[in-house]
Amino acid sequence: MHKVTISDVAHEAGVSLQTVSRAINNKAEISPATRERILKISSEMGFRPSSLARNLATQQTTTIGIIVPDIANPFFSEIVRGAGDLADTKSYHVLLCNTDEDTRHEMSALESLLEKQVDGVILCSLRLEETDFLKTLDQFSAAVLINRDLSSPMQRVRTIAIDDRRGGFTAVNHLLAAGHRKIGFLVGPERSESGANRLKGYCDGLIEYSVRIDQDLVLYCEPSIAGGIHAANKLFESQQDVTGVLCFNDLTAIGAMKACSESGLDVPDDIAIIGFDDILFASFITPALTTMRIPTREIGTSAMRLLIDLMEDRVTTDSRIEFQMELVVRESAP
Amino acid sequence: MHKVTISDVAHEAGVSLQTVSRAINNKAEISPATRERILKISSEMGFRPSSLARNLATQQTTTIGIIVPDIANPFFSEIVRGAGDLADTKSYHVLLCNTDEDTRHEMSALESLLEKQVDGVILCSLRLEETDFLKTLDQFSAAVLINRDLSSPMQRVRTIAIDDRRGGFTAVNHLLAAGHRKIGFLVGPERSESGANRLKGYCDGLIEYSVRIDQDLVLYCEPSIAGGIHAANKLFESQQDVTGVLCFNDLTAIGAMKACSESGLDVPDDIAIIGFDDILFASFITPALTTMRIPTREIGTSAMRLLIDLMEDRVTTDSRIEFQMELVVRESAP
DNA sequence: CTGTTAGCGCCTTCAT
DNA sequence: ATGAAGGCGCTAACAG
Repeated sequence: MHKVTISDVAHEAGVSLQTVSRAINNKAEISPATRERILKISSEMGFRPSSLARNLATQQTTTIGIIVPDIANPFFSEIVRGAGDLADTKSYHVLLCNTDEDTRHEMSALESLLEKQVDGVILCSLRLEETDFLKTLDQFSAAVLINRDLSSPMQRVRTIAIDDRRGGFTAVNHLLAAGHRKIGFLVGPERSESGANRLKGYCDGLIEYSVRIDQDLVLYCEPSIAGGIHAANKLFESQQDVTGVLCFNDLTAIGAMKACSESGLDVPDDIAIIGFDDILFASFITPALTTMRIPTREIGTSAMRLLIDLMEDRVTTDSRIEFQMELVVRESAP
Repeated sequence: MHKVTISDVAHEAGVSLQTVSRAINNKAEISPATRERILKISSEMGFRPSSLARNLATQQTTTIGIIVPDIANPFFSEIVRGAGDLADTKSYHVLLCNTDEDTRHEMSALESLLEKQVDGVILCSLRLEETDFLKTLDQFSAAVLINRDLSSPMQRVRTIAIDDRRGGFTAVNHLLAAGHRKIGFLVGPERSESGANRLKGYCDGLIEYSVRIDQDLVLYCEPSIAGGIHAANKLFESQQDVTGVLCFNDLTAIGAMKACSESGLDVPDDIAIIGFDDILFASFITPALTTMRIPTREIGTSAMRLLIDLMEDRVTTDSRIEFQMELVVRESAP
């Protein structure tokens, strides 16, 4: 069974290639009668236009690349879902890449998306140094960064930011107001901009309460449950009078709570814990997790909307979009 | 800045198009010296071969389509992660589609993947009727179904199955052995084959214990937390002496537990609850969820491995692969 | 080992 | 409103 092409249809319909092309692309310069006839014939023949050929001719792929550290992390799967939903409604396709926060993976993902000639990319929590990815990024016709700012603006690149500094401030403030003074921070991966900015907010809060900033209370960690367990244990070993801990994300917070229970520490009586993200499960774990809610799905749809606007030259704004977090008080830090 | 093509490189190097093509594709018929020279020149010029053109010429895309109901569901995001990891190591790309279990979405996703000429597809928990998707499926050069059997074997299609019937049996057996006799089952979406098979296992178990099968104890539900809440409430309304509930997945189980707590029912003292999947969070919620573990990530990698074997004509087995579930006893059904 | 000649399947531009 | 020619960027098949 030979695949049916546009010329097969043309032959069958007794018209030229062109006319068929016009019919299937809803072009104006064609009589309704012949269009109907051709459409009928082509569907009878099971004709399916090849995107490949079309993309090569038009130099457009209607495909968006999305690069995330880990799709199994609910934070990113929500973003990808949001982005995917909007892509669907606009008839774009999504090419997904996981990087595990490995900068070499990030780089090779970028290059293969470039070769695939995607119309645009969405990059989540990129860890690459700016000098390392700028030249590559510049070759895309449009890009949106989530959780990552550029030192200087670029033509067709925009950022979806989260106000991490303020979020960090709000979180630590909640603990400070409750009387905590020795507050640890499992601040996430070293190269995370979110982590760095939340740390600034954390410092802002401490300063406001005239609490001395102690570097030993701040630990890097992997953004996973295992990472949380590990870092929390290290924290508790060296700092025995910590009464509150901020965690890079909810997974880390779950890990920290696990470390607490393994060390016989009660949450929240001995240690108060606050996460970031508010993943679906935050309210179902015990104690229910107090956390900074981030509107992940909305961020995903916004990113995709912004990207498509960029691609289609409809950029309404030249500034970055910034989302705010919202403190959700539950049991782990009442 | 005009994009540099293979002929630009050829011109610059003073060789033919072909020679450049050979160099970049590591073909044998070329002298090491000229290969090196061409490679050097092409990288200096920033040449990046166009996948589009290459794919059109070779009729291969090194791209796999994956269709899932919802990437934000941890069950599927784990599968996609597993599949993506293997795809990476084999230099394949992944095109992702969400369907929300909507059969029209499923169909349009299939068709657009066909137009994109992906080399293969992985279909998770497809809800389409077999008669509706068979003809389309047949047009792919390879496909792997997860959670879905075919009534008759197809050339280049394989199934990754989970032994749902046995899983359902094991689950209900755990409750029966603990003395429960009135056991509800929130059995998932109507068109779910997994649900249907688990139901069979549930019946097997009841029969073995000579317990009458009561249709009123079996309710369809959406595979989400909200779906679990809704269905559990309906169940509790009509059947007040239920002491155990099997739930389609862990999300549904979490919903059912929420319904319990809202109705003042204690889990597990008043009602024992068992889920399916063992998502990452099952052990962290309270009470910790007893559930049937499904090796999701492994299923993802197996699916991708099988698919690539199919595509590359290396099918070692012509039979379906079946995974077993494993009962993980925690607090919700001790 | 290297070059030439044909496509891959479609779209764009210009005629008619 | 329709058709013919040329090209998108690359690879396959054959020559030399």
